[in-house]
Amino acid sequence: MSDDRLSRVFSALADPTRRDIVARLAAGDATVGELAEPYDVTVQAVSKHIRILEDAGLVSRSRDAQRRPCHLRAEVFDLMTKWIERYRREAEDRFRRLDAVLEQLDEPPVPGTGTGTPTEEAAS
Amino acid sequence: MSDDRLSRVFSALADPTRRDIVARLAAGDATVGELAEPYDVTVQAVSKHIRILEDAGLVSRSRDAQRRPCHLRAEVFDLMTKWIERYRREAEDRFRRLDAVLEQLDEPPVPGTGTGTPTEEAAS
DNA sequence: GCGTTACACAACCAAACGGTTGACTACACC
DNA sequence: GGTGTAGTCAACCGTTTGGTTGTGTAACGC
Repeated sequence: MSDDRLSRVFSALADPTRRDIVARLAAGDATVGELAEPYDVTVQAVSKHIRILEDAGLVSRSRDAQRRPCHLRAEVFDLMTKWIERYRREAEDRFRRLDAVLEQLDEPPVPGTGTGTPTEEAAS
Repeated sequence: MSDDRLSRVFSALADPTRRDIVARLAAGDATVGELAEPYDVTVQAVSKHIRILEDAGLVSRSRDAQRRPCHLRAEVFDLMTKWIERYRREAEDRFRRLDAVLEQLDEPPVPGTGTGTPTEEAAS
């Protein structure tokens, strides 16, 4: 894993336990102990997971006596959504263009329309 | 990493080289050799990366003689977008509700309105 | 002050990851 | 059939990951 922001975010969400933690934090803030309760791993392991989410910028922790309430920072999702949408759109546009070309190829060239676009050129 | 679909997709995109490959495939199909060319790693390493993208359902490979052209399957992005949007929306809704509560707290209780919501109750 | 609670830090371990080299398969071209 | 090209498979290696246990520490309740 590289240490750039996007890599950290994707990598953080690649683990189902961490995705579950994010899902639960979306419903409301929670302490480390509360978050650890449903899983049959140690609190330390969950603490590590939270640290990774924190490093990725997905979670922030505050202080309340000896408790460390965790809070979801949903803004970071934008980073992913932007990346995903960019390439999805690009790929879909390309797909549409390809479709158009295939349609062009399907239609026999109409003589005398003066488009100057013979089939061979479209296929190149 | 678990082997469920979403984990595989996030995990596949956690690597910058693989994200780059996806970005390039968004611009058009390419062979393994073409994809490997810009990086200073072996073709085998890139072949492995493509395999991981394929396992995640992000890429499909066809056959053209001894070449194996790679094609981006942008549909899988939906899986991620849905997951992300769901919890983003949940978190934002919660944030809005919290905002409303804080506004309630800011406003001094108007006597005689009959709302029956003293400040202490809202703070509990 | 003393025990308890809620966590973090450090060291360790097995498994997975990203990379390598070397050998192999599949096809095209002469 | 022999050679070159495109790519995969297999074994290996160092590093990272997700987990453990054990210890340390800050704050509360008595």
